Order: sequence, then structure tokens, then C-alpha cells
Amino acid sequence: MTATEGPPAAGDEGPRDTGAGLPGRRGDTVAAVVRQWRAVHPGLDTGPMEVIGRINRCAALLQQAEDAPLRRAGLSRAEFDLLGALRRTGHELTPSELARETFSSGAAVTKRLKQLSERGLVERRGDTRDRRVAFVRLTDAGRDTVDGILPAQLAYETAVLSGLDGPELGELAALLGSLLGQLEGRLGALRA
Amino acid sequence: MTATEGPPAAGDEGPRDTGAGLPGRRGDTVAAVVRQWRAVHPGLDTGPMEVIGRINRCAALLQQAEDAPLRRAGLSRAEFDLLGALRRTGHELTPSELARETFSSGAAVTKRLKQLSERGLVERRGDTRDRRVAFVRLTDAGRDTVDGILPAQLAYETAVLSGLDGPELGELAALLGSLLGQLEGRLGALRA
DNA sequence: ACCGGATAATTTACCAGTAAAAGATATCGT
DNA sequence: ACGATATCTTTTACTGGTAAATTATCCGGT
Repeated sequence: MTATEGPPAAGDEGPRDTGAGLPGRRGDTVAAVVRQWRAVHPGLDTGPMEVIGRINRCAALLQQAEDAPLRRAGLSRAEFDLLGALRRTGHELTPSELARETFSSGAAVTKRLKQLSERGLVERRGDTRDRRVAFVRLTDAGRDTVDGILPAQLAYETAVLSGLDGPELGELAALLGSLLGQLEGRLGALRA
Repeated sequence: MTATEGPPAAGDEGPRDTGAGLPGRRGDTVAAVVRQWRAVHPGLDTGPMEVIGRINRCAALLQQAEDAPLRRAGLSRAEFDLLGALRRTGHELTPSELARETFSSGAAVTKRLKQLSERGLVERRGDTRDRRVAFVRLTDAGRDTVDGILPAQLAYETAVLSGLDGPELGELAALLGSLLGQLEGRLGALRA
């Protein structure tokens, strides 16, 4: 087949679907998907798709990338989030507080705590006043684990973002912050 | 306890941890988390965290929001992605192509196809030339399902992004596109 | 003092996704 | 033509998450 830039000839065999998958020479996969949608439904306002699709796709790729340094330390991202919440707040947290901090369900926190305490990274202690609540704290090993991973994690993040220069990065952070502020302030309200 | 705005007094009971959870009056949850990290590890370069954390958090909130209209139609996001890939490409796809298009594993696609074909939304047909491959296509019901959901989905997306005005939206899309282009071009290479 | 209702954590049953292996078929080198 | 190798899909065994029910405890009103 020809290797020119034009659309594939009818009956052309070989890889089709430049929709998703590997991005074309110019434009990301989301742009290609949006193009496909517009071809099928010409009336569509695809503006929101371009933003939301890219956020989702960036998040997927970034998480995949960030998991690499964690896996080396034998932790999942969810486990690291939990340990990180304890580390950055600097004090004990109850399971429900941990659930709030890590945006996950109470049941998930219970499971993770069981594993993490079996591995000696966290300890639990019952409250004497209210015997329903438990307090969870990092062990020394847990704190060392977090502090050991964190620099590598941040270095990895820096590397992954190295394609954007300083001003772009700042602008992106600001715009995302604004969007996130809206979403966090509003979605609770819209869902209620 | 007092209801004033100041920092909680020592020994103060009640909700602590403005880290994550509900965002404070000003700033999103990510900003709060970053503040906590800086307090604990003052030397850290938190620039990347502010971008990556916000992307992840936005993605989580947006996905949660977008799932609402789908759930009403009895579809999961993953199922809709699969149907959507068939719809937007406009032709049959093999399971491996579907896996590439939806960024998921072949096994996951197999499972979803089983369910979707039981529900009469997709059909399979074996290739006569290469009997290893199967071709999957939308049924009329499947196409109608997608076309019925899509407008509601886009309207929902528009509503959710309504906090940003046009220029901001465009700028955000452009920056994300640039980042995504880098990630998609680069991560495959970095992981190899 | 005690009952009804709220709250904290856990347990249970289940579901979706994954990685690795299996099964079936095609292709290439000799 | 034949065997090794690659490719496409499905299956298997397992993991991690969730929703709903469960257990235990606290609190507020009468």
C-alpha cells in the first residue's frame, strides 16, 4: 500500500481506525475521536468532549506512569494514597477520615488497613471515649516508606511533565484549579 | 465551640483535616493537599503535583458526573465506550481493535461483548478468511441506544463545564491537547 | 433509665478488570 | 510441505472495589 498521507483507499487492508490507539503524527487521540464523532453526527457541539476526553485520557496515562515507582515499592496507588494522607496530615486519622481524604469508600479503607497493618506500615488504636472509632497512625516503617517513595514519585512526575515549559504548566494548573473548584463546589450540589 | 474563622484551638473537637474532603472557602482540595505536603516536607517541588493531582481529581469527578446519564440507560461507561467506538468508526471492528479503541484489555472486551450481545446491542460474525478473528457490529438497537444517549451526555458535559467561559475552555483544551500529545508520543517510548 | 435513631467500622456477597495460560488458526523460513 | 513462531480470542484464577447488611456504640428526648 502507499505510505502517503491521504485517506486509505477502499478495500485497503492493514490497520484502520486512526480513532484511538496510537496518535497520528499530528494531534492526540482525543482529537481523532472527536473528528470521527463529528463526521457521524455533524450537528454535535464537541467542545466539551475535547476538554473532558483529554482530562480523562491524561489521567489514565498519568496514573499508569505514576504507578511504576510505586509498584517497585510493592504498593498500589490506593495504598500509597492512604499512607500519604496519614503522612501529610501529620496525625492519627480514623477510618472514616481516611475514606474522606482518599475519596474512597469505608469498606475499601477497611480492607487496605488490614493489609497495611499486616505489613507493619500502620497501627490501630481504639479510642477510649468513643469505642466505635479507631485511630490509625503510621508506624516508623510506614513513615519511612512514604518518605522514601515521595522524592522518586515527584521526580517521575516532573519528568513526565517535562514536555511543557514553566508558564504553560502554571497556566494549566491555574485553569484546572479553577475547573476543579467549580466541580467540587457544584457537583455535590447538583447531585443532591 | 466557636464558629469563627480562625484556626482550630488546641484540643478543639469536631471536623479536622481540611486536606481533602470538602474544599475550603478558597482553593480546591488539591491546593489544600499540596499545602499539607509542603508543611511536612518544605524542600519539595510541588509544581507537578498541582497539575497531576488536579487532572486526576477532575477526571474522577467528571467520570462520576458523566456516569449518571449512562446509568439511566442501563450502561456502564466501559460499555458505552465500546458501543461508541463502533458507532463513531462507522464500521465493524474486531475485538482487538475494540480493545485498542477503548484502551482496555482484550479480556475485558470479550466480557463486555458477551453481555452486550446478550442484550442485543451488538452482533458478531466470524471472518471467513482468517478464522481467528471475529467482527463485531452494532445492531440497530445498539445504534439507537448510542444515538439516544449521546445528546444527553453532551448536554451534561456542557452543563458541567459551564463554570468556564469560552476562551478559558479553548485554552484548557489546547493545553491538555499539548500535554496529551506529549504523553501519548512519549510514554510508550519511556516504558519500552 | 431507656428506647429510637444516628453514627463508626466491619462483614458479606458480588462484579468488573487483569495477567497469564490455553486454544485455534495463520504465516514464515527452509 | 512442515514445523516453529506469531497472532487473535477466549478462558481461568485472582484481585480489588462496591453496595448493602451487620455489629457495636453513642446520644437525645421523654
